Amino acid sequence: MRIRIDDDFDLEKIRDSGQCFRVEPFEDGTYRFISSNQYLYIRRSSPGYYQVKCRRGAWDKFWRVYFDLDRNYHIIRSHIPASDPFLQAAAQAGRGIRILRQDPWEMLITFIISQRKNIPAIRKAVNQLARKYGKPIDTGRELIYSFPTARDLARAGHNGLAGCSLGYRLPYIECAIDMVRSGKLDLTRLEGLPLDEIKEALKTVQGVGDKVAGCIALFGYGRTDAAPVDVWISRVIKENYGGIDPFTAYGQEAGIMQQYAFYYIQHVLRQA
DNA sequence: TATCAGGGCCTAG
DNA sequence: CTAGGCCCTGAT
Repeated sequence: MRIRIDDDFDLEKIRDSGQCFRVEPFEDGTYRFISSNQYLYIRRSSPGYYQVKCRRGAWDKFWRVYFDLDRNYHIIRSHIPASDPFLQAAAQAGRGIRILRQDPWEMLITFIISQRKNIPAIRKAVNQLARKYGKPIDTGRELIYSFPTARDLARAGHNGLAGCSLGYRLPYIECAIDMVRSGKLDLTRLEGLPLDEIKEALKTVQGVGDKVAGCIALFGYGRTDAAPVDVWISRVIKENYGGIDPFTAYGQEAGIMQQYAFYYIQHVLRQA
């Protein structure tokens, strides 16, 4: 199926932006995405046009939401004031990134794993979990695995999980599984709550601090008013903004600005 | 082959 | 509030 996307949209940058860790690029420019029990093969065919393959109806119902396509990032970028040259440059570099609306449970586990790991290491651990304990999905092109549910991971047991390179995060993951299975943490109920309440609820899980909770809010609940501060962003705040966080001033766009900044540091400034 | 830091969090002082 | 430890991996 051929579809048109008018707004900023860059598959490579999305894959490299560090919000998703299971996207697979292929030689011919196709990218394969997995989320919940859905899959998507997508390739740019000409400027603004994409060839997509997914389940019937899933593009409109699922993937448009996933890629946040009802929001105009072009306009958001154009509103960055000249008084903020750093973010102007960052947004220029990161043009094409979108904030992905992913599954909260998957984000919870993924971002617990992410701490003190680099992106390749996160990819490896998350994919290993999926391969071992997710459910197989036949896309017609290949066999892929859904991200394991809390129940799937409970079935894996302590010994199963111990073989997944989780290191000191293992008890954190086990805590998350227990809390979700017992109902002490109801991820569905958090949908639509104020950001502070979402984060507070998430932080009742061992191993979830402010940064990880912010990432889950942003990438799992689409709360773009969340702008999680990691070591890199923290350095930018110190070195480029005199220690004063510039992101919160962007309100509902704070998280988008944070993503531009993060991409910019990782892919542009780091080379220089 | 060895060494080090990596998209944090927890706990102790 | 600050410092160290934590388990494992990828990068030098």
